[in-house]
Amino acid sequence: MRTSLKKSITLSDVAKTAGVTSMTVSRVVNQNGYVSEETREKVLRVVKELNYRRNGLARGLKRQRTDTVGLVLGDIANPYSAELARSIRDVTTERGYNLFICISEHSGKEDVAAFESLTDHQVDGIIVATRSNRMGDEYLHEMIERGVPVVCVGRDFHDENADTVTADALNGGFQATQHLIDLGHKKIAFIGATLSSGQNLKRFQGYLQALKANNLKIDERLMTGNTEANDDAPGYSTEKLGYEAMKRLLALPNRPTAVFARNDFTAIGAINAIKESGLKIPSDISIVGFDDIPMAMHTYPALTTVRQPTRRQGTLAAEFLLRRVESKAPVELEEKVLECELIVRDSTAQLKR
Amino acid sequence: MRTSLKKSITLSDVAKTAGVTSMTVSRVVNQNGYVSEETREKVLRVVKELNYRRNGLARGLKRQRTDTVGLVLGDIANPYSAELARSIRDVTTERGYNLFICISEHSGKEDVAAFESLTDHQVDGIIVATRSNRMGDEYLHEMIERGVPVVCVGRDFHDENADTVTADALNGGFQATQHLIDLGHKKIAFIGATLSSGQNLKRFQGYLQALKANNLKIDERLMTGNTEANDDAPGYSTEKLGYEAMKRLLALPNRPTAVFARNDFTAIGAINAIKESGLKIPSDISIVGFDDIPMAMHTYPALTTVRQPTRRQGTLAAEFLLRRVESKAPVELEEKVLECELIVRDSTAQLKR
DNA sequence: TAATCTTCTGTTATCGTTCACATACGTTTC
DNA sequence: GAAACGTATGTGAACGATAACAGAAGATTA
Repeated sequence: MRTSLKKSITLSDVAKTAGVTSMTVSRVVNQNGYVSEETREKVLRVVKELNYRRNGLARGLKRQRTDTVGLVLGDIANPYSAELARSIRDVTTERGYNLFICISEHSGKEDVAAFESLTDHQVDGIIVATRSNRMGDEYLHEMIERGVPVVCVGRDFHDENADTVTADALNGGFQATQHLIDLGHKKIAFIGATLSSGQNLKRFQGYLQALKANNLKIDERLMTGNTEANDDAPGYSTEKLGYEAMKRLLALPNRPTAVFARNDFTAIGAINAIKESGLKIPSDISIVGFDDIPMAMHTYPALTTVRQPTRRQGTLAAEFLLRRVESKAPVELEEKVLECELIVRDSTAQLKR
Repeated sequence: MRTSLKKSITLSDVAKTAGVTSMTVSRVVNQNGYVSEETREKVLRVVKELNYRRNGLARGLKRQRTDTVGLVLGDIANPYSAELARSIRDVTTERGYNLFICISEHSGKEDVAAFESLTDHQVDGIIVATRSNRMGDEYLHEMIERGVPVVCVGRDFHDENADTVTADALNGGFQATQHLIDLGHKKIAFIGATLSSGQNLKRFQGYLQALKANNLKIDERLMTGNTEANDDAPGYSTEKLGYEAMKRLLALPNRPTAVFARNDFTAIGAINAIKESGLKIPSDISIVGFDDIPMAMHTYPALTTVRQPTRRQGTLAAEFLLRRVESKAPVELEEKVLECELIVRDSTAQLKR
């Protein structure tokens, strides 16, 4: 038996059955305005009996708000995305908003599709955590121009009416490299350099700056770049990249004594390559990752890495967004950059001399 | 300068400016009905000029459908969820539907909240991929009763009006264990037994059945259970569980020669414990995982595991859902069980004698 | 030539809810 | 005892879009 084609119960269905007007039922359901205890009970009984559910479309249309915000994620498989989504949801839930997530993993076209489907549904605001790209960014500016509250997270973007929250990846990269330098390392490789802009580039720049600040030689052979794997590849897929890059680095006549990998997945791949070669971590080679994914503390040896304050990024972004959503007046621009933290575990050690 | 409080442009704003009625504009925007080329161009010009966007709420309200489906995910950090979401999205996108994702990671209460926010917004149907639980299931039945098309994926649930798609985890567990038995192993441990029902239990049951079918002794000391970590913990967190369980198994006077882990994360944890103990994989100990997460092929040694056809589950679920959404007539129940596939890599080998 | 069809546009009502206002009665206050 | 207030309900319009129908002009057919 199929029930799907039942017409749905409306406020006035309930009203009719309860012998009141729909306005009264509305008041009961939304718990505002005056309703006598007697009427309230009667209405609630009928609501239950008919299994009434309010129609959010009609409600949203009339109220001109939906109490819903959207989140657009690139790379849903990344633990970073997962934690970001969770932390955002915690805030939105607490403040009485629903959170709808859309994925856009490949192209600006998908970004636009996600933005459109969310604005179509009149979400009250949107948090954007995709990789930045021309087409998506253009549409973002348009949306903002149209008045949609927008906050960007962990992503390059600038608009005088959109807040941003990012981690200081440059300084994070600097810290990681400085840590290796402090341990006496001089031949420090970088795995996963990328030509495109964005957060990954910043990590690499931090590495370069640290080398320069310490007057170390910058050796291009020690920097493995982004060749076949494109930059949009999901995080975990870079493990293979790390494995292969490390193989190449180990084959160098003058192999590095330390490695800084663009992210933990890459680092894990590198660790596997090192183990396979018979070298020991950290006594023969030190390695540092980036992101502090949950697995980082469980690798063997436990991975030294740079933690970006993901949860804080999420909660801040959500708060910035809701501030815009709820404000009647113009809102001042927020562009928050959060500090990264070096987490020293067992994969790095003093250089043997 | 803040633009958010601009009132938004409606159909009739466009109509007024273009000197036609809103009906004509609607026809242009939706590309249906007759409109002269001249009028169409004029309207499109005004649409662009005013930056008009249609209001999906009003549209959905009138049309009684939103061309949107919802997906409720438990454990967003799990690669399985990511791939499921992607495959579902591929289908919905191609068929002209938007996909909104909600997360419900902890409780039945969160399930219900997710269901409510989706039905509130009048999605045309919902795909459910959370862990089953009493409260959530009850509400699901209610929703289905109310006529909301529902499909469940990878999850225990039965309702004569909701399709289900699952992988045959029992047979998967059986295959994994049989593989180890075929390699000559007799002392086969299981890591991550769980008392609660669900897919994880099935894997364990498959293990037990394979032992029985081969007349092997069932040794409870070789089955590490679900003690501190609760069953709702996200997938990756079980790596620690695997590490600790393996430590315990290695300390047994008569240690196992093979291990079947409830999932790949657990297996990776176990691998780390084994390596740490100085034993070699697979020559000293064979290990099999479950899920074939992307990282499984990158571990060292590459992990033998059981692959569930995640992508197929997603596309089937989406197709089943849209079939229900688009059908005017009653729909026959589908309860699809897909076969798992054993992926033999390098972490399993013939028992040394 | 009349009847029919095709093309184009407009009119009206409606989707389900809530806002703003109106009404009515009882209670307080000075 | 009249003005003011609190409580309880109802009325009508509106949110922005579209389905259904209607009308008018030109093209085609019988």
